[in-house]
Amino acid sequence: MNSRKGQRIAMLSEALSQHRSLHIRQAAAILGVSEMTVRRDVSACPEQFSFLGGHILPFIAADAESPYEISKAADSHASAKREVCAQALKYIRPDQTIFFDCGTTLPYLIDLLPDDILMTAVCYSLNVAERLARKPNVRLVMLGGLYHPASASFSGSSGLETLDALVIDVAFLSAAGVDGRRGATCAHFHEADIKRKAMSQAQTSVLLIDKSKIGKLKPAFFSDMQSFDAVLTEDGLTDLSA
Amino acid sequence: MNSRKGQRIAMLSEALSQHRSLHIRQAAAILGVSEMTVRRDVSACPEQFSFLGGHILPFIAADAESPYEISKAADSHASAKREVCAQALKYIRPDQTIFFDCGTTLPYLIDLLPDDILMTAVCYSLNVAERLARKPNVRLVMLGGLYHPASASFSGSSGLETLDALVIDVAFLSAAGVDGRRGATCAHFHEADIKRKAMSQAQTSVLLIDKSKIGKLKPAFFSDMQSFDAVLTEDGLTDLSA
DNA sequence: AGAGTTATGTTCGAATTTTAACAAGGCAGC
DNA sequence: GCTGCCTTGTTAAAATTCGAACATAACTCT
Repeated sequence: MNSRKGQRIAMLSEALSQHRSLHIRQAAAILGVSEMTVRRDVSACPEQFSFLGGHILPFIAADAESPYEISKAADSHASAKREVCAQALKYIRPDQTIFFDCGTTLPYLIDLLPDDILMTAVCYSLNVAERLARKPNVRLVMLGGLYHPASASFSGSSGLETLDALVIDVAFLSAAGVDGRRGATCAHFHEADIKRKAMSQAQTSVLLIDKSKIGKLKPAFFSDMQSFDAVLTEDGLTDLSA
Repeated sequence: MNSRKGQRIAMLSEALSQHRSLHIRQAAAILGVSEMTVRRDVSACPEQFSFLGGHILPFIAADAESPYEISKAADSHASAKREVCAQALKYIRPDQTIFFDCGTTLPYLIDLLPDDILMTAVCYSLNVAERLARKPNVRLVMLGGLYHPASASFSGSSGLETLDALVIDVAFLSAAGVDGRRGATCAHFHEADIKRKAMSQAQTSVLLIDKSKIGKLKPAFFSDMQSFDAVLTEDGLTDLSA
């Protein structure tokens, strides 16, 4: 593969992490090449992109966490995720500052919280924020930035700087892949930045995963397994430190 | 709406919760109607589905409406606000950076935008962000911070600093009170901070109000009337500079 | 430099999607 | 039953996308 071609595909990936779809015409304009070249680029990586009537869509892996797939993923792992979150409840005490990671797992935890729970919540995902905003006694701090539809989350230096000024009692993390040797990984690098910073600011870091994540590897590494104070799965406390 | 039509739309929702997309032909076969009818059904609920080259895509399932949304539904000035926003459309050109204020007016403007509009949107309100996030070609920048339920908005220095780094083409502002002599005011001081900074970064500042706001005064002042490049009400362009 | 290979652009026709217009069918109210 | 209104189906034309074929440009290797 050409290096130019590689660059273009990377640019496409980047653009598609910010948009749910991109028309070939726009892509051609952005990349400064002809539409035909865009077609060829996209066709060259069917595992990354798909065509739909002149629009380029990011390909969603079966287990990827994307707005499109949330309902399906929720169906298959919903009960597991609820069990995991039920265990997480005992790490929370009144009036603490809690960090909520993005993904499809954490919303279950929020739903399990008492409606009038008192806490300061920190998050960087739109759908997590919406849920937290409904709790009347939650003081919500949101890390803003550039929006990424794939995870409904935000990225940017302002969010990282906001974290610098926060003392977090408990950070609840999620991961798209967990491996005993290689550690915890996620799909996007901007998520990894936030996760790392949140863990460094937290007294206690708790990883919440369903077992389908074990043994998987995703591109963005964010922590080795030893750094978590607890790793919860639907089977309870788990030790994956190889 | 027909009851048959309602059933078909429900069946479409069901089918699309398990697949990322559905071709019109398949949908027609499943529903036992013609492709044209499927087209008409889908076009009838643009907030639930979208077309992409012969395929039907689901939108993210919208969760229950937040308290703030509910109050919006009971908004007595809805039609006036829609009219104001219809006029605001002509200030927008493709590929610009647009600032959206918080409040109950701006959501109408977003609903009036074409689904595939290309822009960079800047906002600091949860319900505005939620709406903007559904537009596939909008690059969304969110100013985070501490959440204020009264206006579903965020406050904090990180948002103001993010604005420092932005060049805004058009800023659409709202106000809770507008007075020819005293200028534009709003209910909360943190909103005023953001509004002022957004206006200072914007090439063009447009104030969107319904006439019920005229003559009212609220605690937080944010701009005199001369500083707006346009003031739109349901009666059109208005000059309130006393 | 020259030949061979690969990458990119252009063009064109086939296939597909979109849209509008009109016809047919169903249903409520009189 | 008839009328008027709404829904659905059919058709045809317009616009768009797809994919192949060929031409040109760029790059690699000797």
